[in-house]
Amino acid sequence: MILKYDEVVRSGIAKQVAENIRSAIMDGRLKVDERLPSEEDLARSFGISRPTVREALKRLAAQNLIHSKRGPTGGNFVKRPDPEGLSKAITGAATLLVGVGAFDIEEIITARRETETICCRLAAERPDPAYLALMEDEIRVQEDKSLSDEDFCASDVRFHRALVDSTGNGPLKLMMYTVIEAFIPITNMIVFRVRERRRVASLHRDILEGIRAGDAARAVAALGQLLDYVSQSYAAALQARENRKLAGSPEA
Amino acid sequence: MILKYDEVVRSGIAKQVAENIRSAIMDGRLKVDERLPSEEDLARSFGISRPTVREALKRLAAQNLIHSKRGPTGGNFVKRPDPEGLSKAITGAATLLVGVGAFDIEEIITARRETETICCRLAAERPDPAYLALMEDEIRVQEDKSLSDEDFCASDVRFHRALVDSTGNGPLKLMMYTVIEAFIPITNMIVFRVRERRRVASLHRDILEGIRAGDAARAVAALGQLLDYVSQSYAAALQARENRKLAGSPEA
DNA sequence: TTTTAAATATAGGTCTGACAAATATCTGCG
DNA sequence: CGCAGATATTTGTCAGACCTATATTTAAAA
Repeated sequence: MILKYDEVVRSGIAKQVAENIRSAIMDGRLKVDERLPSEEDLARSFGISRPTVREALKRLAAQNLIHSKRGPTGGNFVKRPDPEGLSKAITGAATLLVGVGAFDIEEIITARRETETICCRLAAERPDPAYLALMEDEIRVQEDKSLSDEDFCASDVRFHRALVDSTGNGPLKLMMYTVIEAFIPITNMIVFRVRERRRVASLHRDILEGIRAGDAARAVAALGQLLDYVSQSYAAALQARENRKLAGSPEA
Repeated sequence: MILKYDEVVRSGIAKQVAENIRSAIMDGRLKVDERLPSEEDLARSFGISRPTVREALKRLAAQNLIHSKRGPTGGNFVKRPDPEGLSKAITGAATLLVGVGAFDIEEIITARRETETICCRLAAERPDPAYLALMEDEIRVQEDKSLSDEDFCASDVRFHRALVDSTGNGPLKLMMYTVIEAFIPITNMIVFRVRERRRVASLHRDILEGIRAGDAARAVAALGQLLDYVSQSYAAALQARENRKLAGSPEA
């Protein structure tokens, strides 16, 4: 008997059942791809109703821990953890955090500077033609003057994603998804109005060529310039807003 | 009417409702702390049953997007996103990934080296007495010879967490939780058998004193030595296993 | 004999309707 | 005026039923 019913207080049963199963997965009592007992069996063995069991299972499904399949060979199965799904989840949550103003923009820029510097260095150590080509493609996209602001930002994100991927370091990539999917868009959102695309694209090219040449210092320097420019743009945007405020209510 | 019923195909209704509400939260149509319609109202307006609505809501609750309260003033409320909850979620998922062997240990050590180096540098720029004291405490704990292996590892994690927190950079802290809660434990798990505690504690002290003195180079150097040591210990552990294998089946 | 099509059994997906439990608010009595 | 109890609202749980997808088995047809 893998799952046990541990004397539950009379509130949040579904939550507790979910936690019970979750811990079974986490400490390996339930292995990847293993099938859980059917919902009815679970209900019986926990002494609760099937809808309640289902609520618990849905919680786990929402956390990407299990997935379900119908039919005779169906059931609820322990899902193989995948970095892709995790990064999606992180992205969404981090985006919300950013959206609610949990972080200062300057703070975000600092984090970008430090972490992307790492990526440049690692990428330059062992340049991978495949990712170099990806970055090249995006730079070309960014040089297209007819591009919408939205598409330009999207290409910017893809460029930096390629940069991160080219490090070939799985754990680092996992961490960097937050930067790529949440922090880069927010910095773009704020500064893209005042930003000169040619400048950005040209700095992207400097980064690329630095990496291609195995010249980490050059890539890092270009990245530094890029983020300096972003930071200045942000300061300028703040200043402009301040000026509008002063001009808007001088006679008050 | 905030939530609309968008012509749904006949499968995965709960999932789609969850996605509908989720997007309403993500793009701000539902604000933080705002109350959702009662479950019955939701069921009516989506044209589905209440249990199905509840499954959807549970999915969202599992993602920390909403929380519920009973009673007349109760209901389901949009939850304020908190870094704490997010880091918990990341931690769990990353731990699973590590557990399933998704990452190479050397890769993890590299990621630790690069990212924790950042933390040392930022921490040394503006040393914060509060966090210095925390690190000092943990080093003292680690010098206690009667400590269990488990407690030593736990203290190790707390030391590195204090190091990260002392950078004062919110976005960076968010990213580093993965390292702290998932990567550090796994590296510890693998090498703690061959590891000399005195050596580790002493390197921790070097890091601390480097930061205290505002001497980033010294802290970074000590961190490097620490991770070199971890890496060597890992190699030694691998070698030992290899030897056992050879000794175990020589006549085969 | 092989292939195809229909029946069947299994397990998740959804619905209806009900009661339990928590809790803010209202009501009436001291 | 203050407090205890009734009340209403909303989530939490339950029971049992039916629908739907799908693998397997069985039977018919080529």
